[in-house]
Amino acid sequence: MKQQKEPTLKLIAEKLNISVTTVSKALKGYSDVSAVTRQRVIDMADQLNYTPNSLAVNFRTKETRTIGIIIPEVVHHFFSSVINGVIEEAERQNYFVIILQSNEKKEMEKRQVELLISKKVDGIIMSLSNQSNDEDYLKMIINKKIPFVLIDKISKLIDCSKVVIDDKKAAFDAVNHLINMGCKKIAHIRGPLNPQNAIDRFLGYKAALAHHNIPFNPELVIPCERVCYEEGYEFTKKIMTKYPDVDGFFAITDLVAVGILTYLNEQQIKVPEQVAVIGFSNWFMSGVISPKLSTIDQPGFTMGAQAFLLLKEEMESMKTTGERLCKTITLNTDVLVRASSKRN
Amino acid sequence: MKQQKEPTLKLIAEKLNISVTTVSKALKGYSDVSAVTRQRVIDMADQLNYTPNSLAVNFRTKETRTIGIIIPEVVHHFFSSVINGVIEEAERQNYFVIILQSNEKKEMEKRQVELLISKKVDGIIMSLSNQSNDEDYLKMIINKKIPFVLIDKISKLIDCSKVVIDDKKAAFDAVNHLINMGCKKIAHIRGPLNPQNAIDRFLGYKAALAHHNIPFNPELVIPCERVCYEEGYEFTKKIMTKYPDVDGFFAITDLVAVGILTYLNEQQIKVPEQVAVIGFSNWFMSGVISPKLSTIDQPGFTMGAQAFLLLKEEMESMKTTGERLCKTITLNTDVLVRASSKRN
DNA sequence: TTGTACGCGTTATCAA
DNA sequence: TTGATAACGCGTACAA
Repeated sequence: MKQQKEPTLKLIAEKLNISVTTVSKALKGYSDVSAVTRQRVIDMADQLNYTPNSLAVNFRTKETRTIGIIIPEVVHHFFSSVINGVIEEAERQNYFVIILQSNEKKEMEKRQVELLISKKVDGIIMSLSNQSNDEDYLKMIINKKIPFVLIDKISKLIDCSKVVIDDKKAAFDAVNHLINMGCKKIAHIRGPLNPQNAIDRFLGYKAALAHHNIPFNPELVIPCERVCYEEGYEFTKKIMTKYPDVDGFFAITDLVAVGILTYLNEQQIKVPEQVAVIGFSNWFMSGVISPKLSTIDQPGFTMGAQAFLLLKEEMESMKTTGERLCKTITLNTDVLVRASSKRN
Repeated sequence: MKQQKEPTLKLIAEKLNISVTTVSKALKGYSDVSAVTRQRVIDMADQLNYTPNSLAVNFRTKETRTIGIIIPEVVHHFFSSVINGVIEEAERQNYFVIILQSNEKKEMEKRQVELLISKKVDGIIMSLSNQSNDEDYLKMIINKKIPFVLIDKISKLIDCSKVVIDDKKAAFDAVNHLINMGCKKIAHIRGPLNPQNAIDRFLGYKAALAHHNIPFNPELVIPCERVCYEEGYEFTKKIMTKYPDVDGFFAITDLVAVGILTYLNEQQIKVPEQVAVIGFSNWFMSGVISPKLSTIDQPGFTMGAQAFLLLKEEMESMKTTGERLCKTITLNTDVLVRASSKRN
């Protein structure tokens, strides 16, 4: 059983004894085709089960209806939520989404950007690796006039549209909450030194301390390298050993905060009575562990959806004016108070 | 600053005063081009920073170097691991991956299949929704001779290559373990009634009971609909209320098992002393909650990677022989014994 | 060893 | 209102 070959405009034209041009126009609803002809064409197309050859369309129009997204890693609650948001919105607008990972490595990220460019995607959404700033390959996207949106992990040095949260404010809110709960000596297990969001969260932490006239002690801040569960555990051990009177922890992300909780639980240190803990991002698991983890609700899905919509705007803008919008959307975050930080 | 247009074979040919054909051949390493000419072409291509227009290549070759994957949902530890595996292997072989979700809905799934077909992807990987069996759109993939691999959530009624685990055996092992730990009355919070893997796990549960001459009580088995945390909690409540002497739980997946643990913890029912619990899939969180959850290690990443490799084989096969391989790869699973089921 | 010429399916231009 | 024709960039059978 050989596969019958796909019907084409030409086939329809031959069957109806009219020109390919007319068929094309009829199917695309051009006005300069008689109603009768149009109907005949449409009927025949139906009958033959015609669908346009998207390869040919792509070739002609130079558009692929495909966008690319590059993120550090898929298996990560926040990023998979972002992907979900992007896909869902893209789907609604008939775009496909190609997903690539940087694994937090610059070289990878570079390669992925080049791949997407060579694939001629209609636009690119990116969340930067921990090492990236104003890399050449990012500038290349700009120079090549490819619609571009940075999301969450951005660089201030790249001029393009962005979707972010106010990390500094969110961190401030988190630490402020701990202080309001009575914490006097709060440690911060922060992210790596380079990424903007880790910096901003750290600044938020400091600002909250300052706001309440609590002295800042750099020894109470330890940066993660891998931002993992194990680091949360280890750094807490380190801090609590040296400063047993620490009574609050603010973690760069929930995963780390769970490591903190694990250590505290093991040491039978009461949470939240003796030590209160708050994380960041609202990973799924933080709502099902015990004690339930207080955290910052970071709207991954919405960020993804907004990123696509903004990218779409960029596409329009580039097509019409040739210029970028360079719009930044800042989404709201809330403190989710749960058991790990609630003191009556 | 207008965007300079991309260099083409034609441009190179003009610059060198030779034909497009020769340029094409030279760049593709054909033997019938003199070494000198080849070098000149390559140099010029370098100089102009030539890259083939992938849209034109796709159009000519009828290949896109893109595959599609349809899964129930991205934000799900197992599936995101699968995606990771697929992407990583695809990446290595220079393929792109388009990801679509069915949200467990048949109509969605159908639409996504149609989209991928119209996009002319080189192959499709799918994990079926809970409602799907031998749907028409799946048969369409077969009929259209599109390379196809089903993964994890498969249908026995569709004749194609598959990557699976032995769900029945894995479930048997899990329940067998509980029995070996001394459980006499084991409940099973199972998956929905349709999907094959839920059926198989249920059969494994029954088989293990039978193996130890433990009577099967259908009242101790409750099927989930949404397979969520809340159902784990509620169904455990229901079962423990009616049968307080139940001393073991086997859950369709870790998410549900965490719901079970939450209820038991709340009721101060000791785990694992009074009730032992085992889940399925080894979600990340099961290693960080307390007590740590015993589970079945389901190798999502490997399944994804294998699925891509198998799809690649299918592509080769279809190209050469025109026939499908219809190979099934069954991956091993292990029981991960952790605190929730460990008795001395 | 090199080049001519055509085709892939669609769309755009221009003439009829 | 319709159609002839060219064009997109590349690949390839065939001729030179």
